[in-house]
Amino acid sequence: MTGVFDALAADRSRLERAGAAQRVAEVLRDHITEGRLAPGTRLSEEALGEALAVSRNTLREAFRLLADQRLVVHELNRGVFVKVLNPGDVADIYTLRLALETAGVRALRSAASERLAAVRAALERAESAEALDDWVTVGTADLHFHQAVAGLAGSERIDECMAGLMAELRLAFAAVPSARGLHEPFLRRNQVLAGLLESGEIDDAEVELTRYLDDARAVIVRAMTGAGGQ
Amino acid sequence: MTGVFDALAADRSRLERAGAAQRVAEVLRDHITEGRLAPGTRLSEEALGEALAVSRNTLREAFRLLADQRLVVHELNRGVFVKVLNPGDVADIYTLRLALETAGVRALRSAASERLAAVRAALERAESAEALDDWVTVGTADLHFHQAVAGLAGSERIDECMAGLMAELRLAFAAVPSARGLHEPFLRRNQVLAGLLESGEIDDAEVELTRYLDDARAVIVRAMTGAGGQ
DNA sequence: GGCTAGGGGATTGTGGAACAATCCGACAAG
DNA sequence: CTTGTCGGATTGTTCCACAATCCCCTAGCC
Repeated sequence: MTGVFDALAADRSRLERAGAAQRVAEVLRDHITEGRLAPGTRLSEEALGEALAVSRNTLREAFRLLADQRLVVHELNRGVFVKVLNPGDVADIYTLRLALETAGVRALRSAASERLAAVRAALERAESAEALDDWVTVGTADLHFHQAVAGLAGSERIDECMAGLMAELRLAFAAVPSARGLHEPFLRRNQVLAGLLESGEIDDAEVELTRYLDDARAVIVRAMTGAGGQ
Repeated sequence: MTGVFDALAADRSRLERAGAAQRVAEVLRDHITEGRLAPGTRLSEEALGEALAVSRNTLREAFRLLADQRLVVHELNRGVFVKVLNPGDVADIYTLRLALETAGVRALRSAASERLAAVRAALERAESAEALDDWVTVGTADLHFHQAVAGLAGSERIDECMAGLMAELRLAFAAVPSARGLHEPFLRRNQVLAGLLESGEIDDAEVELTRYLDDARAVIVRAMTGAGGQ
């Protein structure tokens, strides 16, 4: 049944052209996660439709996609708004993050070797960005690092779930003034975590991961309530 | 800040009137999870729009909602189809289930008491349905039981994630001929698990849960490949 | 003065029709 | 048997119309 075309079949996803709704959703997602659309902004169907040159129907389909990624909230008869994260949301996100990343750590022994390589690769991207003082890129690499940790579980659904969580977290990052103060303290701890994983110390890695996420949550919540928190 | 209206606020979701798209999605979801729409069925926009008396616009919005719950798959220019679960999907679902339910067990000490009560309540619903030989209801209660276990974590996102997973699992259940053979062996193990939780034996509960899910996955995969496997 | 009630304007929710884009199956040609 | 091509059918997208709903503002009342 399976033949020499398996390598091609793996790239099948790249072949699927994106519909207009999907492309619109991607554009909006980028604008939101990069902070160009402030949380709370109302996304008017008419204004956006004109700006992006798509019809209201298509735009509404894009809104559905974004709503399921939790980047916007849809209020009946009022419209869609860029999601406003409150400290409770951040705590909730970190609860789920802990569950998913822990699952990755625990699956370490049965994980494919390239999965572990992805963890190291993300860490190195973060380090080289740090050398260039590019703290936004450090933040991106940090998210990729943790996605790779969860990815050790080798589950499509976990990967997708983490990707959504990370996009949502960017909303919180955008609200924090100093990207450096947010990421620098955790870079070294990423290195520690990667080391524990590569030497197979699962239990220690799990303990470190738990503390790590607890601390990170506290930092973000403090930054949110300190600055523009409601 | 919080006052005497908390109980009312909890019912807020029931108050939000549902748009037509949402109602259509619910109808379709019920038909799919109860097996009345066989996996692989193509959902024609024209035929369904006429049957449900809604426009194509509304129907397409409903399809987006279902696609994000993974109950249907949307293929560009080909339409939407009722999801066909393969054994790989089932394994993937159980990987994520293990992560979420484990998170619930581990949060047992800090869980609100009503969360643990929900676990017991679901178990009792399963037992009374068993006494009536109503194995479909037993299956529903079984899903609720495990949702309640994950719910111990007290995370909105985990709850929502589990709810989606359970709906997807029903697709697999629908493909298994004997509901009794599927659920009966696991009823007693649910009782064991609930006992461990109520007596606070977290580590033992986690071990039992891991074995439980591993066995359940194996049973379903065997049933799928044995009967109507692709 | 502050609160309630109601009206006007704007926006969303839904339906419907039209056309373009795409896919699939059938048939023909090599 | 494979490859090219055509035609029907379905989806993708746009545009328009109208009802439903919400928000703000004003008027009136206590």
